[in-house]
Amino acid sequence: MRTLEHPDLSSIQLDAVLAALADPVRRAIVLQLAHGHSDQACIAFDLPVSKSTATHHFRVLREAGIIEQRYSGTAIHNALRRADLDSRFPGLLDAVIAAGLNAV
Amino acid sequence: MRTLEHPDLSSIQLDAVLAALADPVRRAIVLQLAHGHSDQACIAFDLPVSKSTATHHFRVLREAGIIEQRYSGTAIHNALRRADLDSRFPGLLDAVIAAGLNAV
DNA sequence: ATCGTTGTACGATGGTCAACGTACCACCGC
DNA sequence: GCGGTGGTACGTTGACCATCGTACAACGAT
Repeated sequence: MRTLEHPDLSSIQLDAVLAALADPVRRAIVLQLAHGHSDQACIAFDLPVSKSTATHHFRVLREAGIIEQRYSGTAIHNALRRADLDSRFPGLLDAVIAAGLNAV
Repeated sequence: MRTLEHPDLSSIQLDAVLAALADPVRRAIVLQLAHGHSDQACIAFDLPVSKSTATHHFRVLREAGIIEQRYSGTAIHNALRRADLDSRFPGLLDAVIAAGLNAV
């Protein structure tokens, strides 16, 4: 089974998290995840970029510790690491999601 | 009297705010401002960059709507736009400051 | 075994941006 | 006036990154 590398809780860096969230495409992914999209494959997200670019963004989010990705067949199950982020940077994710919902 | 342009409350963009906060030098500025540095001139901040680079970072923060800059003689009075940010993106600034304090 | 689905690797390209030095401007005090 | 201090403008450089197409790998279903 293929596995994907994730930073563990203690090595999630604020720098990486903020840099990841600074991109609108990645925020769109986070918003859709927060909105109940969590079982979908990457390809099911509504993103204005090509497949290879989407892969890149999912990877950045995963390596920043914002999402968890697990293979489920050929597809990938994506989930927000809400509890981890809330424990490490309390309020940050909620603030971004709330702000994003207003904006969109 | 020289004046500096600031976005008004309604035109503060999440995109710009997150992009501004993604840089460690700019987060250092925000942290020092949140820590009571608010009356100092730009040059009084403890930053690991040259004067011209510091100017650049202060400008990015101002244009993102994160700080307010007002001339006071030749020097500039810097202040966090805490109330504006809290009203537009509740919790965001606090989360970044709290996370930054842990990290530093 | 073969095909379609899903995602990745790779290389290229164009744009953005942080950093710097230098020259300069604006104001204050003397 | 004239120097000094605080900030800015400008041009440059190097790095990083978002984007893409194409080719490919892994898996499921038939």
